[in-house]
Amino acid sequence: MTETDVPIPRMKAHDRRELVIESATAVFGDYGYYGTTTDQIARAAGVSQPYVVRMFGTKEKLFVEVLERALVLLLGSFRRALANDDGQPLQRRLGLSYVGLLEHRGLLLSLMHAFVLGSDPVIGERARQGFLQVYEFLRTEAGMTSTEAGLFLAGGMLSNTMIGLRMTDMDSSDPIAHELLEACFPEKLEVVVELGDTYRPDPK
Amino acid sequence: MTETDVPIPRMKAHDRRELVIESATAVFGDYGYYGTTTDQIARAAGVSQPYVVRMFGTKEKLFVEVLERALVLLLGSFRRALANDDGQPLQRRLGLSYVGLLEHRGLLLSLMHAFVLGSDPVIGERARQGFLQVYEFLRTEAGMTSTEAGLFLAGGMLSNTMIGLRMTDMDSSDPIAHELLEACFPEKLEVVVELGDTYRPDPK
DNA sequence: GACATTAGTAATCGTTTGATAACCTGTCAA
DNA sequence: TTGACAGGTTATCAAACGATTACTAATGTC
Repeated sequence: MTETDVPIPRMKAHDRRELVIESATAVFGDYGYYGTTTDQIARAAGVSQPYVVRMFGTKEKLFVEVLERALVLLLGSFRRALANDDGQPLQRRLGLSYVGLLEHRGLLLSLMHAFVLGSDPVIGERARQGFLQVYEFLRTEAGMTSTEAGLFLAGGMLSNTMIGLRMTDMDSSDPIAHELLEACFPEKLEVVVELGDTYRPDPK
Repeated sequence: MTETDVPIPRMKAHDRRELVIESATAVFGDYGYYGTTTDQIARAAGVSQPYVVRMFGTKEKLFVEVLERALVLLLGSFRRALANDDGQPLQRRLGLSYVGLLEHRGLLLSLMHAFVLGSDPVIGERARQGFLQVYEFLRTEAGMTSTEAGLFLAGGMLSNTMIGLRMTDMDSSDPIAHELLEACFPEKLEVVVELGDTYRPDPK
């Protein structure tokens, strides 16, 4: 009966909020906006479901927050890669910067989910705006032509699709899948597969 | 009180089934697997909700059916474009064939939704398989190199993203958006915008 | 014209889900 | 020491959703 009353850990609201947004990003990345429940997010963050809802008002506001943070991180990462000129061509620097974002679990996938929800009045509007922001970065800040930017974005969308499909799971077993992945991630496949492994453990 | 009892129209089961699959494709394309309700599909097809469910067993089975039909139509369209050599380069023929699929409302978007649901044991598995099928077509039947196939698929995924974002809605108002769309659909923008108009009326 | 089959609907049910309300409890300043 | 605020929780709810059951009305056939 010696109730060793271990003190319940408490975080500052700001830190907890960050943690919830990160957890939400991961879960939204797996199941999308509609497929994710606030309870899943709460359990991933180690808090109660009502707390998650109250923290952001609604599930939709939380998703928009996730979307906005993802765009900030993406553009920040690109700007750093742009400034940090190590002699390699720009396309490659940005490309590596992009796959580096896989470390933020669910970030690129949450973006991708948002990108196919254009008919939603709130999420769709923000997603369009975000995509245009990225395009404008490539055109003005990175100095790409519209064709170059288009090719770069196309590669990004294909990457997202491969990640979304969990195609890296088939990399070792299926030779066709392996070849496809080689074509999708020229010179960076090892990185992607390794980072992709982080994605494994997530029981619904 | 002369009840002009107009006979309620009835369809053959097969035709009704096709109609429901088409309606489901459209709605799934807008809201994704989780975001779509069987009742939305039922109303779109003009039948009752229980009928939709009983026809396919479960919502998941209906989605898989939609996914499989989409892949059949996609590959069929590609094969026709491949066989029908009008002198234009293959990439362009396949590209036009691809945007032609926009006439099937929701088809490409349902595929896209499936492609980003790779963590789902049923849908994900079928989606991976389907994507590989397309890649294999490009490599073996269409005779592309892995690099060519990768570039082609990348363009396709970018197209899907533009459609999913409803970026064509901003085409006329935002000059940046217009430039982006020009870069995404070289020489086929008019077609896309026109077909995109079909996508307008869909109150939730 | 009976009658079986086919093409549906109406009613309803158990869960799940996002959200609300009410309460609890460390922490810290005065 | 007290009291107030910050950081949570438990209990609960109404609505929405997928699914099941039982029923009904057209259609084709002998």
